[in-house]
Amino acid sequence: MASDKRSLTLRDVSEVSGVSEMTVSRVLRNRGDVSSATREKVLKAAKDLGYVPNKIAGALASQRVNLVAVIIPSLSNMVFPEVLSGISQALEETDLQPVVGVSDYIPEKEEKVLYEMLSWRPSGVIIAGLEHTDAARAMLKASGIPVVEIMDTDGDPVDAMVGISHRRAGREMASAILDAGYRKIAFLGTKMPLDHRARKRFEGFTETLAKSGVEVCDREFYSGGSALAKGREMTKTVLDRSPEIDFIYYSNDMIGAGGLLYLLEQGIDIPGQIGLAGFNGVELLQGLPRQLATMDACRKEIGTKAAEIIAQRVAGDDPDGKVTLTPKISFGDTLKRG
Amino acid sequence: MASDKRSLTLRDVSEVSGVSEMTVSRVLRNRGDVSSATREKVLKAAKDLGYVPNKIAGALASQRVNLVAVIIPSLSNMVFPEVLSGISQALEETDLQPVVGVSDYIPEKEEKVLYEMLSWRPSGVIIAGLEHTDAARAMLKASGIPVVEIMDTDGDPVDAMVGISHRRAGREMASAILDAGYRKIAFLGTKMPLDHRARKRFEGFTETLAKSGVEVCDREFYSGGSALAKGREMTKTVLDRSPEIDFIYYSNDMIGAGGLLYLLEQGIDIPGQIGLAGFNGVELLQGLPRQLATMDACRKEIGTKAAEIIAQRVAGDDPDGKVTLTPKISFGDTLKRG
DNA sequence: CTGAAAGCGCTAACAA
DNA sequence: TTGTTAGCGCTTTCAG
Repeated sequence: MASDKRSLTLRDVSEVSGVSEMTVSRVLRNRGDVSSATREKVLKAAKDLGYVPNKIAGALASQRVNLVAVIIPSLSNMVFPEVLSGISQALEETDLQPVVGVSDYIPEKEEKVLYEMLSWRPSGVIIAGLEHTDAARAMLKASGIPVVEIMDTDGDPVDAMVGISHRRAGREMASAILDAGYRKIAFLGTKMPLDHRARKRFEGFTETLAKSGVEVCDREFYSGGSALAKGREMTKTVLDRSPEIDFIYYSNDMIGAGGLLYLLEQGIDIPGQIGLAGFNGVELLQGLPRQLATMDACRKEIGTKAAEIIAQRVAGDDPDGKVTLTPKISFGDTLKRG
Repeated sequence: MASDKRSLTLRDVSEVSGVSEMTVSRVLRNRGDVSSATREKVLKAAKDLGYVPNKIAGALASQRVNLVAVIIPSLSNMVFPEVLSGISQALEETDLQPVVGVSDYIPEKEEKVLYEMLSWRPSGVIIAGLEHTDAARAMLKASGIPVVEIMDTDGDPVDAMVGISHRRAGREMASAILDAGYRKIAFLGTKMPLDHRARKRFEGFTETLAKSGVEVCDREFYSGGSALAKGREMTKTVLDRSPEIDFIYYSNDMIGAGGLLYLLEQGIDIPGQIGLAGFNGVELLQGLPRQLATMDACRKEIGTKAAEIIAQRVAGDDPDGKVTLTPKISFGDTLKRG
């Protein structure tokens, strides 16, 4: 009854069942032909003992690891868990399993996490963004395994990429806003050096405004804290400072939702007096009093597609490695139609 | 330049640096004394080659894996990423690393995920809840590694546990509500067979109400979908059905927030006409127009404490294995003070 | 301070 | 259908 410190091995199962280790291994992996008589014996012995295979030994021997490294900036952003669920779902049809690492938007940490994960010799890597340290890129290239960079397609991938063009997303939102007649436009977002995708949206956004001779008339940035509360605060700050504003473009839906709640409380006419738009298309918006205009980031689909590419490559296929999805604006009821 | 399919080994580094594999291994792990001359040589060779150690081989040889398996029901619940961040933070001071598995609130899936993770021979397990399949319990017991069950302390752990008493949380909220004079009390929550902690809160809640001769006068359950939108819908449903209601206890803050937004739109006096309370103390609440009464689930602290217990046990210590945290009600402004 | 030998627990490849 | 033989790439142990 006293539990040995050492865990059970194939040998234990072999001895109890009176079958060779090799055959036990076959049974446990459903490989090769085994008579159902021995199969029963082995299965019973394994179950009785409570044997759990040692994948470390198995992986070393077979040179195969059914793990896919997934590296994302954050888990608290809502966006990434959804990408993950797309990945998990797609991988469930294979024998691959996702393993998640978090970089906290810090390039050096990303590099470190990547190094750790590669040292477990996964079958593939899915990593958020196209911007990485030189060392990280080098590791990805040298790894010899399929790599899919996700979320963003404005740039050159190490290998494959699946995402949307954030620059284009910014441009399209700018066009829609201009078409609706807004001209005094403010931008509220995250501190951008951290977030390349928000930066690209902003760049696309200002670029299109500039073509119509419009400039962002105020802006405000935050980092950390409750996004909803920050959206509220920043909206107040900006409106106090620049009362002429007739539109606010938020870099994500959460701060947009905070702003929306604030403006509704103030009794401001939306989208007449002030229009609003966010980004991501988060589910949360469905519970708000008004539907915030936004653009879907195609999170789940990105996850699914990326996982499929990895699975196909692992299986020896060579699928199209550059996939750009094209989300449409949803106008909700905070952005007039042009 | 053509990358070999095979990845680099210690042997490659050994050959390039002209130092034995053993010494290379020592340098790369900072183990034992190595002259700084050879250390330099080795480090340079490893870097030039872009060598990434093979942890699979290392783990097999050393019988040591610096991974801690963390099994939680969901990533989209907000609550769990926060627990995770507590775990990561605490483990950062050690050489242990968390690896996350998700059970989707399904016992059989939990069992499967546990099995997969145990087959990688982690140094410890942190798992949400005290309810598991018999097989899962057996595996945990047989694993011979430290196991911490988290979130809930109403029950018997396999090994260690860190959490709060949800029954008590339900009782305390019931007392506060009764003290404030509310009597027509409704309960809105998740379909409970899935969620033992919500169930326990509900049980504690009704138990305390019963002692004062009060019964829940209406209830409504949901599963899936946007919690905020569900909270809104369910609140409407319940109020249409039972207009006499003077208090609604929500099983989580997100649906509570949805209900709050709905009631505010309806121009209902809160907390005069109707009082509200949720559970979890999520950050999101800070951005709402009114502060929802709630109770902190101590998420981060639970994560930290659980990780510390694992770390100490791995280090050979024997820390206190049962930790019950005691959250306090925050009344916000949706619950009158008794 | 450095190296050589012997496995860790499993699976590929081959033999019976 | 089953068994045998060699490692997988690293670390432990012991010898120099």
